[in-house]
Amino acid sequence: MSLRHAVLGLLVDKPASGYDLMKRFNTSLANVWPATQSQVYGELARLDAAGLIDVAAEGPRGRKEYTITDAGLAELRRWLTETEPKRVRNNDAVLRVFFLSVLTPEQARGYLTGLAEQAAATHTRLQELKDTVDWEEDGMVTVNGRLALEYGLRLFTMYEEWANWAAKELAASKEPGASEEPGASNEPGASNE
Amino acid sequence: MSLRHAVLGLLVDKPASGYDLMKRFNTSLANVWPATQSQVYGELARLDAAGLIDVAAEGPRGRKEYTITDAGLAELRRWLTETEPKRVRNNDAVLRVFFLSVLTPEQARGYLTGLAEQAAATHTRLQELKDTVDWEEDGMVTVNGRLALEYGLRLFTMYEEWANWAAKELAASKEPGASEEPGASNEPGASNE
DNA sequence: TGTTTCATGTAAGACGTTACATGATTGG
DNA sequence: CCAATCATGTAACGTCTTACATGAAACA
Repeated sequence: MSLRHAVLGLLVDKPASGYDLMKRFNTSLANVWPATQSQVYGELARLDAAGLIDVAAEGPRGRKEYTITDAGLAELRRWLTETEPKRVRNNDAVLRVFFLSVLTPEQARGYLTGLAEQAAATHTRLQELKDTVDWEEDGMVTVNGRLALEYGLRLFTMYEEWANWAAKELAASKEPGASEEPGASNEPGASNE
Repeated sequence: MSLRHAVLGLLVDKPASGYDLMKRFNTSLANVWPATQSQVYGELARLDAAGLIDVAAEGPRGRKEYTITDAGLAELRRWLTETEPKRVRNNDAVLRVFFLSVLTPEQARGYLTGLAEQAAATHTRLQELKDTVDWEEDGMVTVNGRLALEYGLRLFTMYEEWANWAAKELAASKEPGASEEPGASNEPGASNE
């Protein structure tokens, strides 16, 4: 139930309408917890019913501005301190690696170098985001978002390096007479441990 | 629809029953695409109806052994070459980082060092797995699983380093007079670009 | 004979995605 | 006055989780 707590967390910063929250989900949180409009409005209704948020003001066009209640803040703290984050498991891109043998060697290598390119592109996008954002701005999301962004930068650096390494591994294992020692060239173990 | 293709992929190696597949989902694929029993049996029924797999043999206790059909193999290849892997987005652990300001500094740092410990533990588990598995064994999953496992090792190495870095950042930003330059100590930018 | 392992399935509910539906207000 | 933006909601569909239900075969 992370969406629930993402909404609560965004409301700590300042009151907001569903429409406002959508913008935040599409910018700051887009890379860690995207949400659709119907999800957000549904969750707001449920949080309101549960007493974790309140309608603080109503504006034009039926706009409802929500604030977090004391109970909501307590629930957010409970989530942060007493529940374990769910491990990220499902990874479509890495799943596919298991089955690359059904492709030709060229196709398989192409898949991995494609992943590397994508990772590089995403890294560039995040770097640009980092250079664009005004980090002096107020708001807890901005402050801690810096830490999250750094995670993204490191993740995609790693991702690109791994995909290129794996592509080389595939090439190496296809070469005649090179099948005994699959990976003496670019093993990262030495530097990691 | 990755589950569908994960099942197809596992059946390329050798024919298997739902029960056999469950074991593979709980071992080799557990870290990239876990599946529950009801998911697997449901998917097998659907794949059979779609003509992508066949019941090749029936055994004791109602055991049904499935093989992949030509159409199934074609579909697997189509998935690998013509569809884009879905980007991993939702990350509960990193989402929480955005909201750490609602905790005390000690709690926030505790959260991050906790993440680091977990990452280290997972890295150890994967390393043990790597040392345990017989990589000479047959089967495409075993061969390419090596590449996937390497991804895991690199991921959790990065994860641990990042969490420890973030914990230090938090501590640094809380120190009096150190608020102008948030992160001059351990920035990885220099080594990454 | 009793426990473990093998083996398959169904059902309810939570969650997420996509699409549809509606309309007020603002600004040019 | 027309287009863009603001603003909220519902419905259908698919997937995943959890729990339940059943029973045959192997083995000790």
